[in-house]
Amino acid sequence: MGQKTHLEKDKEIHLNYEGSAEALDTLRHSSAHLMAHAVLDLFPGTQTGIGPAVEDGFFYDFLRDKPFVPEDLEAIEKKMRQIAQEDIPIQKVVFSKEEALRLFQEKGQELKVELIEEKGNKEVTCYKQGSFVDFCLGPHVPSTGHIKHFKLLSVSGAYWKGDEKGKQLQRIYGTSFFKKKDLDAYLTLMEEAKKRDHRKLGAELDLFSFNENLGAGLVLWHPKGATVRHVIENYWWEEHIKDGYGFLYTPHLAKLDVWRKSGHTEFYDAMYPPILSEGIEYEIRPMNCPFHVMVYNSRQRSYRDLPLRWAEMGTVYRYERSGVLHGLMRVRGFTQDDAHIFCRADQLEEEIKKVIFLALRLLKTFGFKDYDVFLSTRPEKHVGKLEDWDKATQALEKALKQTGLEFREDEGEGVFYGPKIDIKVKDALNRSWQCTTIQLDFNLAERFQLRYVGEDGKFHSPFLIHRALLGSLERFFGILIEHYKGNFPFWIAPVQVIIIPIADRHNDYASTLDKKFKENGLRSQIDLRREKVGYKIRDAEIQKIPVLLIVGDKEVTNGTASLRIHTIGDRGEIIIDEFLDKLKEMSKNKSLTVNL
RNA sequence: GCCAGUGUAGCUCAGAGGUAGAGCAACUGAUUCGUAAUCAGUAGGUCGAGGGUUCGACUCCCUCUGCUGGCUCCA
Repeated sequence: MGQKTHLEKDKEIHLNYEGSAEALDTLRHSSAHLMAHAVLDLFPGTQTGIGPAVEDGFFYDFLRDKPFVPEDLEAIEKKMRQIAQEDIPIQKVVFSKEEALRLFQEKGQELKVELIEEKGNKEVTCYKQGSFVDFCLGPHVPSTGHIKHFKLLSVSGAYWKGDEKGKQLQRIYGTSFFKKKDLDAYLTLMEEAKKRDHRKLGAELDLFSFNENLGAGLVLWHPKGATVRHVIENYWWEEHIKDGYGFLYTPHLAKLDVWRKSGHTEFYDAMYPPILSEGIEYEIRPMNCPFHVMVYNSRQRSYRDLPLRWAEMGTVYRYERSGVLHGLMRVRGFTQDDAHIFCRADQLEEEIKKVIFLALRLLKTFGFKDYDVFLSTRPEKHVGKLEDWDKATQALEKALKQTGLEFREDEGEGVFYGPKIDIKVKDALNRSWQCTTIQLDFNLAERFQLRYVGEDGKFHSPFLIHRALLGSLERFFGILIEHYKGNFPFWIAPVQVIIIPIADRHNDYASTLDKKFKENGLRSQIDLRREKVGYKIRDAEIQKIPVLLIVGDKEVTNGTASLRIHTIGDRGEIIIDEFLDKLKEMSKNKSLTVNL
C-alpha cells in the first residue's frame, strides 16, 4: 500500500508492501499524524512540532502550557481509534510556500511556520486528513482506517530541535503495526525486557546495589557480583597476556595541572570539581590516559621498544547529569578495561587488527556473536596533522576489512583527537550496546610530547591507540545480566553448584562434597537449613544456580548425588568424580551451555 | 540539568488531615521431609529527608534527595 499521488511531476508510484521496513515506517509516520490529529481535536491551541517514525514506533512533539498526564494518553488513544474508524482519506496537497505559511499561521502553528521557513521550497508538500494538515514529505497510508493496531506508550520532555536551550516540548511515544499479532509480540517483548532488567535481577540475585546515602551512580558490588567481576577480570588478564600486554596500576587522582596539560579541563565537561589540598588542586580522574602516557614518558623509548601495550582496569569518575543515570549502564564511577598502545606508523594497522580480534575473541566467549561496527572519521573540529588522520583512518579501515566484519562509516563522527572504531554487541533481545571503542589519539601524543628514538637516531612521534574492549565493567556486567536473564553460563555463575541435603543426617556427607568441589576450584555452596527439599530447590532455582545436587539416604549409601540442572530439571544420580571432571571441563572451556 | 511520574516493613503492594495494613522474606518453636513454597507463633515502619500550613501532617504546600520514562550527553 502507499499514497496515491496525482502530481504530474511525481510520476513515481510508491508501492509499499506490508512486510517491508519502509511500509512499517509509513504506517508509523501516519500513526504519528493520527495522534497529532487527535491531540489537536482534544486540546485545541496545542502546537505541533515534529512527528516521525522511529525504530520501535513513532512520536510526536507538542507545545502546550499544560503538560500531558498519563490519563491524557488514554483519551488521545481513544480519539485516535475514533478517527481511524472514520477512515478519513489522507491526501497529499501542494501549496506555494506563501500559502503554506499563511495556512499554518492562521492555525497558530508557529513551530510549523518556523519549519516551513527553514525547510520549505517554492512548493510545500503537506498531507491532509479531515481538519488536520501537516507539513510533511510523506508518504502515508491512503486513509486513517489503515491504522489499526497501535498503542501510546509514554510521555516525556523533548527540546525543540534538540537544543537544550530551546523550547521544552512534550513528546508522546507510541507504536503501531499492521497486524495485531505483531503489536502483541512487541508488547510481550517489552514485558520480557522488563523481566530481564539488570536492575531488577541485580537486587533479586544479590549482585549489586546503589544507596541513596552514598550517592547516585555509585555502584556497590556485592559478593556475588564481585565474583562475576573477578571471573571477567581473570579471563581478561589471561587474554591480554596472550596478546603481549603489560599491566599498569595508576592512581585515581592527579594534580589539576595534568588535566590542563591534557586538554581535559578545556574540552571535557564531565569532570568533578577539583579538590584543594595544601594549596594544590587535585582532580579525580575521568580518564586513564594521562597516567599511561606518563609511564611512557618515564624513560626514553626506542623504536625497538614499540609497540608497547599497557592495560589497566582503570576506575574513573565522571560527573554525569542526574537525569542520564541508568542502573549499571550509566554510572558516575566505573572501571574501564582500558589500554593504551604506543606504536610506530608501520605497526599501526597490525596493532589495530590485533585489538579488533582480541575484542571479538572476548565478546564471543561471553556469548555475543552479533555486532554493529562503526568507523568514525575526521570531524570538522579536530587536532593533529591531516596526514596523520589520513594514515590512521586508512589503517583503521584496512584493519576492519581484514577482519571481514561488516561496518558502517560515520563520516565526521570521530572524536576531535582522532578517528575511531566502535563495536556494539547485540544481546538476546537484539538490543544494541556499546562495548568496544578503539580510538586514535593525536591530542595527547602532541600535548605530552611522546617521542621515541628511531632507527635514524632522531626523535619521532609514536601513534597512540586508546582502547576499551568490554567498555566498562559495570555496563558490561549489566549487559551480561540482561543477555542471560541472570542465568549465567556455568563458568561465569557466581554460585556454580549448590548441594542440598534432604535431612540433617545427610549434612556431613553434603559437606564433604561441598569441600571437594571447592578444593577443585568450583564455586560451591551448601544449603543446611532445616527445610524441605522442595523449598530449598525452589530457592536455588530462584537464585538461578546452574547445578543442584541433592543428597539423601540413597546418595549417601551409593556415594553419589542426584543432579538437577537449572531450568531443565531432575537428571538422576551421578558419580561424583566423573561429574566433577565434567564441571571442571565446562568451566575451563567457558562453555555457554550446560552439557552434562 | 530539563519535562513528566514516583518513594509506605528486607521484597511486592494496600491505605489515608485524627499517630499505619496484607502476602512473601526474617526470627522462634514444632516438623527430618525426595525435586519450585510444612505448620504455628513473634518481631519488624521517624510512611525518602528537611522546612512550612494546621489544634493535629504519612496525607496539603515548598525545598532537597533517590528512582523510573524520555530529551541532551555518553563507557
